[in-house]
Amino acid sequence: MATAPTSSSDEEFDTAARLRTAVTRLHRRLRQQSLGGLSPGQASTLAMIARLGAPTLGALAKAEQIQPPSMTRLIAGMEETGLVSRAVEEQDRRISRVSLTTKGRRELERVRTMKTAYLVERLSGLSLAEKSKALELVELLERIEEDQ
Amino acid sequence: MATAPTSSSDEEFDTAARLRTAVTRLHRRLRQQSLGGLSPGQASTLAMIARLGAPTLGALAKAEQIQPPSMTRLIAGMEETGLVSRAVEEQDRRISRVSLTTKGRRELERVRTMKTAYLVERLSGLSLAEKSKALELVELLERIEEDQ
DNA sequence: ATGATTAGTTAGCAGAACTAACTAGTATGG
DNA sequence: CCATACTAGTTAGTTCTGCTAACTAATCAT
Repeated sequence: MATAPTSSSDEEFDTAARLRTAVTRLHRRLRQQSLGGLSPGQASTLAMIARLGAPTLGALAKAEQIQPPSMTRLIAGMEETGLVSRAVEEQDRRISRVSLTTKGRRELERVRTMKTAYLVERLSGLSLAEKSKALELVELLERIEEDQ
Repeated sequence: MATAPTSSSDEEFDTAARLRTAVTRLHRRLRQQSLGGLSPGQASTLAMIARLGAPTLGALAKAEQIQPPSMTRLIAGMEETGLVSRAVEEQDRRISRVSLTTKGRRELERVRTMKTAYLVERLSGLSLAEKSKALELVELLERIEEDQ
């Protein structure tokens, strides 16, 4: 036979292919959900700043797993609409720290629910058994991505 | 107490938020994987055409869950590089059906493995117990998205 | 003080998705 | 049988996200 039936890796392949498709589609759908004027990137960044306090731009980029230039632009937009403010560090003036404005905090609160509304709705349609599986699913996805 | 401990929906919210982040990041990482000259959208469309035979552009858009204009452009690019060909339907000349060229079929074969290589690699890093669960979890993910 | 490193920015590219508005072809009701 | 409505697909323009390469400005280290 030309191709040995290495069933284990065949299954892995199949699972991988389906996972890929599923992730692509869910991502697309999530992008289309309304976040009340904030882009998905902005919403996610807002939450991350809240979590980190007053991170440097670089730290924020790393936390969000994007390159610094992408973060520069995101922050520029958010600064323009008054969601965040920047402060240059006294000790090292290359560094600028980002923090939420009052408006930013307000918007984060407002959007926090909307951001996950779609998924919460989908999840609540699941059975109890499935719900507990959902948590496992998320943990699996997180493990797949970690330590790159 | 100000906030009642509605543990069930709190958990749902938390799971939803994590799922959202995980999907966004995994999607980003998948996008960066090399597909040997094909964009992710092209690779995915190629596979869908193979599955459907000679679908109309609209049917293809629906199957891939994108809007017709997006499919028009995808197909335009693929036609230019000779991956697919279009044929106007005789009976109804508004309709054009898309099918794979020989080159398209060849590329699909070639890319099929690369497409999932990254995920296969990540999945093979899991324990046996985790692996057996992975398929179940992917099925759950698919269920979360279906019947919109 | 000069050279190397670090933080962030600017500029330019590309992909993926959308909506709105259009063309062209088909079907239909008066 | 023809004017109108509907359908399939295309064109045009926008938005968002992400990247790399090359730059400036600031700091550190020898």
